[in-house]
Amino acid sequence: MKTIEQFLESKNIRVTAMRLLIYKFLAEKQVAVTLSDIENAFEKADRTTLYRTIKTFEEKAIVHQIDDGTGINKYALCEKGCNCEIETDLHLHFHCNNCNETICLTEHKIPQIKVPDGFVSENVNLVVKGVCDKCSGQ
Amino acid sequence: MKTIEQFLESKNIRVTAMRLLIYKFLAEKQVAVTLSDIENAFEKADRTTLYRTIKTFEEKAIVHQIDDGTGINKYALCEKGCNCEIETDLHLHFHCNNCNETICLTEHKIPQIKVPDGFVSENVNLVVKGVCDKCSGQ
DNA sequence: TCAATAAATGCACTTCCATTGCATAGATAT
DNA sequence: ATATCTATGCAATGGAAGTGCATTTATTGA
Ligand SMILES: [Mn+2]
Ligand SMILES: [Mn+2]
Ligand SMILES: [Zn+2]
Ligand SMILES: [Zn+2]
Repeated sequence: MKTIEQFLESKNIRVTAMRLLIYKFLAEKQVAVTLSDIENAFEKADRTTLYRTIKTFEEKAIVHQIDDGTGINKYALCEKGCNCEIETDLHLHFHCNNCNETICLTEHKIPQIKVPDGFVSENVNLVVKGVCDKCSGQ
Repeated sequence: MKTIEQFLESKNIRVTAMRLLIYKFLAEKQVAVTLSDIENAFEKADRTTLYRTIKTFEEKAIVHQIDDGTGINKYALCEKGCNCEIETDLHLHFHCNNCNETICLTEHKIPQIKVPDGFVSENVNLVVKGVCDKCSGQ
């Protein structure tokens, strides 16, 4: 059982107060968050710092970015065993049209998608939209 | 064989010079276009008019919007038999990382995606990224 | 320990695209 | 013809992403 400090070090980034806080914030959340969400959670910190922290996390495959079609980038922690470093992880994402939250369905992998001859598939973004379990009333 | 005028009328929108021009522009294109693309093609027209024309087309299910992950909305004409009015049409989109073009793969329908209990799937956005047929050298 | 070096943070500013309010021009209907 | 509705144009706004540079903080190694 690694501490967060050890984990960050294993990813070759320095441990700072801000990074620990943001990591913990993401770990507590069950949903993908926007930069604004983080901003609201840490009003004393500068937006740029939060932005660059997230970008650093993304580079080091600590978080992955999610484009859920709302036009605003969201981020979620990579799961253990996630191979974002190598390729986009192939789990799908669910966006709730009611509560506007986006969650990783890490257990649900994206099926193999066929493309026409001549096309080369490198990665796939799949977002399912609808009503989440909380909003559908079970 | 309907004329474009008749087609627009059948969608309950007025036929104007601008709308005819934009419709023809979209019809000629084999790829999804951005608002800027349209702007460049019609420099004399105001950006807002082009914007609202596209939005009107979208409401009337003449075009569909495509989020290909570039952060810029793209649009393409709906095919005959496309049922965008009822639900998002389930064909997939391909974005070329080389030439940056996005095309509708209308023949390639999105497979049924399973979601966990309690979740209700209403529609699905699926974008495959990679190298297109032109760029891969067949 | 202390100076040199590198990295992280904060502030200001920019860019890009989407969107809206309001005034005017144009088309339709009675 | 006049009233009414729609489309267009112009100006402005807002949100989010991204960058340059100065300053603070951490790390290195002499
Ligand atoms: Mn995810
Ligand atoms: Mn399409
Ligand atoms: Zn919900
Ligand atoms: Zn290409």
